[in-house]
Amino acid sequence: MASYKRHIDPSSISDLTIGRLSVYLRCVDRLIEVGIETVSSQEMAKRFNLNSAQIRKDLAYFGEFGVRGVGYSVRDLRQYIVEILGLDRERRILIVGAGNLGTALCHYSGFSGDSFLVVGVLDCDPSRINTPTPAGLLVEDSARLADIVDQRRVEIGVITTPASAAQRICQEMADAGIPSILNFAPIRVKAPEGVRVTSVDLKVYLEELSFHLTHGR
Amino acid sequence: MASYKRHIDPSSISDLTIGRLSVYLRCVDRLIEVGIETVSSQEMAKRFNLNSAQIRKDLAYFGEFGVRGVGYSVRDLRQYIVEILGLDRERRILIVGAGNLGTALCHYSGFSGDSFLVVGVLDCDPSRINTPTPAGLLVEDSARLADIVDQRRVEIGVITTPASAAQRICQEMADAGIPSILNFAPIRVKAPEGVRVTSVDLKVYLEELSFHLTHGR
DNA sequence: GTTTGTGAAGGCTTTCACAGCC
DNA sequence: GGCTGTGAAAGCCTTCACAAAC
Repeated sequence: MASYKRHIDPSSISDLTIGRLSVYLRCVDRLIEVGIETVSSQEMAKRFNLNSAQIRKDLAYFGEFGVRGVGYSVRDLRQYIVEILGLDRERRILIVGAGNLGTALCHYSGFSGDSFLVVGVLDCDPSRINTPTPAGLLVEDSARLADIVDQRRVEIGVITTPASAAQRICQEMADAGIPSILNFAPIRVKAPEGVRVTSVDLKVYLEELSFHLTHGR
Repeated sequence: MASYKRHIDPSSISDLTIGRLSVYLRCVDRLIEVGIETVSSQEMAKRFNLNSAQIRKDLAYFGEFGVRGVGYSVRDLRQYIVEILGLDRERRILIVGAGNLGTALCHYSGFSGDSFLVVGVLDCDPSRINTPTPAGLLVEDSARLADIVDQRRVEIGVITTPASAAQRICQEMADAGIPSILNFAPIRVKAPEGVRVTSVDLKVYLEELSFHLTHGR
């Protein structure tokens, strides 16, 4: 198995492409489960409701992974995507905000699987500090944020606080040296230059569905 | 306050615009909190890290809400967006999959606020059925899905099962007459014609951050 | 025969920039 | 003076369609 193009300009690749690589990884995992060893872009598209040209184009940004007339080796493809996304090493996550969503994410398989590990859950509410989350991780005081980030080598900060605290926590995370933040608070936060923030507002999806329910289809 | 354009072709409006209306609603709520009564697109853009032309264009699809030389009335704008998104009535939600994420969403404020109400949480695991979720809703048997959808007039189905069950539950929801589905399972599901499915894979966001951590910025 | 990788075309979205209005 | 609403331009993304490879 050849290696993928290692010297990509990441800014030349759209986040839409990156997001789809994640989706392809899920698809490939499914194919491995059912024992398929080789797959064409067309078959993958049909099976998972995707577009075959898009699959080929997305993959081709990173190398020539397929064999013309044949398709892609499922196992190799998985390995390429894992390397491209940087999932071949562990990323340490710190969650701030020990409410429903925060504690759920601690144990959500996606957040504590092969490539990601939740190394702490913080809150500023004294009634929550030192209480265990369902899987036994103790909630710690968010005043210790900078310390913990440093000691536990946190690379990804997750904000699950109320909207009112989110901007402050974002700033504290940035100041502590966290380079990547995933924000679930329903507010647009600004981060300093060089810190990447992705916001996910779950209510947006409900409200989108509500729009379509209201206006017919 | 005049009414908004009521006879929009919803298919002419992009989901990106709809998603941003949700975001604008959050922003407007913040402005109301801090007592601001009138806002220009420019001020809103600066405050919340948005683009002023885009705000104007998004809103203009639905009517002329602003006053030239002045800006938008914050309170009126809120009401317009609420009506456009159909948030002036209650939408009843059924969650299937009583794991970490499913039980967290029951009590997540976004999912049980003014416009949305979780009316049931189902699972097929006997050890979970009849146990209470943190806020006291009893988990029910997913075999009763069709009944419950009908009796409780469910409009939105939320899938928080493992990937392996998601496609089956999606089909059962569609068969039971649910018109809108929000899928959190890490798998692409297909729904029958006429049923809208939005998929949210939380791991995609982590993997996107991992890509950027790996390839620098 | 089949399927990839890819330039070109088409379509969609954002941004610009200004006429029109306050 | 200021700001909205909006055509036009620019930019971005997806899809098409086919030469190259097997």
